Amino acid sequence: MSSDPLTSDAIQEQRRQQMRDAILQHALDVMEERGVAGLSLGEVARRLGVKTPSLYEYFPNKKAVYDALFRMGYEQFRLEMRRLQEALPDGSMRARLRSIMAGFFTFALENRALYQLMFERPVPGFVPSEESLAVSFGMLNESYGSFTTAFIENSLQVPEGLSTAQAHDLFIAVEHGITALHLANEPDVPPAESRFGSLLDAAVDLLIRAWTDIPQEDIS
Amino acid sequence: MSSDPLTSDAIQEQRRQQMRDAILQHALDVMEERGVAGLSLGEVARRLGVKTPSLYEYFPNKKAVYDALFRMGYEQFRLEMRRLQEALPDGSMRARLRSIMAGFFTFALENRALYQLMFERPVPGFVPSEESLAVSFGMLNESYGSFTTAFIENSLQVPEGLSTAQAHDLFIAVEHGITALHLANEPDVPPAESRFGSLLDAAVDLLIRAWTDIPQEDIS
DNA sequence: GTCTATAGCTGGATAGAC
DNA sequence: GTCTATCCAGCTATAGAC
Repeated sequence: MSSDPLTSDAIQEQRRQQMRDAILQHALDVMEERGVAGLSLGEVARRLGVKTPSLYEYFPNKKAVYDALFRMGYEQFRLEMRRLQEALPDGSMRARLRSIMAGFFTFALENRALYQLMFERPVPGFVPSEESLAVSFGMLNESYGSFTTAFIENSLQVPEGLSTAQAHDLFIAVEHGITALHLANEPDVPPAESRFGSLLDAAVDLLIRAWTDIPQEDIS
Repeated sequence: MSSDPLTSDAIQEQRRQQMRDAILQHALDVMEERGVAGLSLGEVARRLGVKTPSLYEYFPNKKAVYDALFRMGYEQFRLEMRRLQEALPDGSMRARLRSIMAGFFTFALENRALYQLMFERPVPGFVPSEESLAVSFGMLNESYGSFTTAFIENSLQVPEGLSTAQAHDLFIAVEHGITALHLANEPDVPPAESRFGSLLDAAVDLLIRAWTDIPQEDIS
C-alpha cells in the first residue's frame, strides 16, 4: 500500500497550522517587549530559528500578521468571557458585575500587547480586515446577550432613553477606561494597589447605584 | 552705538522658539497622517523646507520631540480645561458635567494624535520624562481642584469608601473610555450619531444618578 | 545654524536556487 | 518549504565644510 494521501495532506495542514501559531506566539512576545508597533518579522524569524523569507509562506505580509493577531485576540477574549459567564457566582448583581469586570481587567493585563491591538490603534496604517472586524462584532454581540440576560434576571432598569445595547456599550467603556489608564500609567503596579485598578469596585458600585431603584427601606 | 546685545539675544531666542514650535506643529501633522508611532523627522524637515540634520539644533533626538509634544499636549489641555471652567454654565450639576465631558471629548477629536500620545502609550520605547510627567500631574491636580469645588457647591455625595480624588479618577476613566473607543472604532463619525460618542449624556446621567440622593418627591 | 555627505542600521519584501 | 542573495526604502544620527 502507498501512504494515504488524505492523511498526508491532513498532517501537512496540521504542520502548517502549527507554524502559523508559532509565528503568532513569537510575534506577541516581540510586541510585549518592543511595543505593539515595534513588531519586526526579522526578530520573529530569528526566534523561530528560520530566515525571514520563510514567514512569507505563512503570511502574505506584515499586516496579515497583525490582522491574524487581532482576530485571535477577540477569539481568545470570547472564550475567556464564556468561561467567566459559566463560573459566574450566584447571588447579587454586584458580585456578578464585579466578576466580569475583574475578568476583563485580568485579560488585559495578561495580554497587554494583544489588548492594545484590539482596543486601541497603535499601528500606523493597520486597520483590521472586514472578516476580523466581524469576529470582534460577534464577540460583542455575545457579550451583549449575556449582559441582557443578567439584567433581566436581576430586574435592573436601564434609564429611559437608553437602550440595553447602549447600557452595554457604556459598561464596556467604563471597563476600558479604567483598564487603559492603568496600563498607560501604572502597568506594573498590582491592580489592588494601583490608582486606576483600585477603581474597579467603585465602578461596579456606580453602575449598580445608577441602575437600581433605591429600595424603599432606605427611607426612614 | 553698537547694536544692543541683549535685544539681539532676545530676538535670537525668539526665533529659536518659533522654529521649535514649527517643528512640533509639523510633527503633529505627520502624526495625524501616519499614526503617532509613524513620526519621521525626515518628513518634518521636508515640510519645513530644511534638511533633517538642522532639526538636531533644536532637539537632541526624536524622543525629545515626543516628550515636548507630550508636555505641550498637557499644557494645551490645561488651558482648554480652564477655558471650560470659566465658561461653565450656571445651573444644574448635570449641565456642568455635560459641558466638561463634551470639552474633553472635543479636545480629543481635534487633537487625536496628541491625545493618543498623552493617554495611551503608542510609541515603542517612549516614556515621558520626569518633568513632563510633572506637567501632566499638575494638570490633573488642577482638574481635581475644580471637580471638588463643583461637588461641594452642588452638595453631591461620594459614596463612603471612595475619596473625592478617586471619584475624580473614575470620572476621567469614564471620559477616556468613551473617547478612546470612539477614536478607535468610529473616528470619522460625528459624535452625536456615533456608537460611543452618543453615550456622553448617558455617562453624565450615570454619575448624577449614582452620586445624588434620590429626591424625596420621587416616592409616591 | 544650515548644509552635504555619509555612516550605520533595520526593516519589508521578492527572485530564484535547492 | 526553506534557503541565499539582494533590492530598495526608510530611518536616526553624526562629522565636518561653509
